[in-house]
Amino acid sequence: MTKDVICETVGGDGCGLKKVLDIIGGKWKILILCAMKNQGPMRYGQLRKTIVGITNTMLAQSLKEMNKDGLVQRKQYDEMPVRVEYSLTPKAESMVPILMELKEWGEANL
Amino acid sequence: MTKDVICETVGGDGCGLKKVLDIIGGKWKILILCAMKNQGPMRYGQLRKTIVGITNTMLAQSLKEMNKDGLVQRKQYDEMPVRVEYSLTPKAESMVPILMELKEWGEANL
DNA sequence: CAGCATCCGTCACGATACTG
DNA sequence: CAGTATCGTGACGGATGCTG
Repeated sequence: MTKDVICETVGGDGCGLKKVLDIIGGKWKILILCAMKNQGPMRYGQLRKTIVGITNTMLAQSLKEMNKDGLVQRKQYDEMPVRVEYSLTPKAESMVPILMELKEWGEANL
Repeated sequence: MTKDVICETVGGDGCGLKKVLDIIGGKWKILILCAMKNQGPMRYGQLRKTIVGITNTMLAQSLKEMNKDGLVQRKQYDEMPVRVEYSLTPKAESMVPILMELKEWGEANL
């Protein structure tokens, strides 16, 4: 008997919506998500070139947080020089369709 | 031939997803959305009591912006004392199901 | 009752330089 | 190449008091 509500406890931190907004919020995370969704696994420098305007600080920090949140997987190849590839986890992939809907809603309504 | 992408131009402001996140972003707007979705039209003071922790500044500011963005309708009754009721617009209502999906995703995955 | 004005603190974000 | 370290700034949010 699921009630037709978004947040049962308004203001509570248990709200799933707040959690989601927390992990994809901020200025850059959805852009990183977009980039990797479009282009598949990407290297650090590739991401920096693709996402116009992002700095080392923000890219590194965002990737680290998204990795911790289980959205991004980091794979390091100990070659010379070092190569690191970032890719979306299945969890992140499963969120993308919903974000697509939101995107389409935004384009239709804003 | 819609491509399976979220943002065509990564970093561009034209992205519908960014627009949506802009109008429901911040600390309080989704909570306001939640409150009104759950309880229907609400008065100012009612909102302030329901949304634990919100201040006059933030509530008034958020409502004004959401009204400008077409998410919230303001109806003023010139009684004594003044009574004002806020309600969700059809546009906002149409966004709610998508937010519900995100919420459920968050609860299942976070 | 339903707000607005003002002041202030904090933190996300940015710029720059440097390292394994 | 793939980051870290440090410092600076501005916008967002909070506290308080006042008004139609």
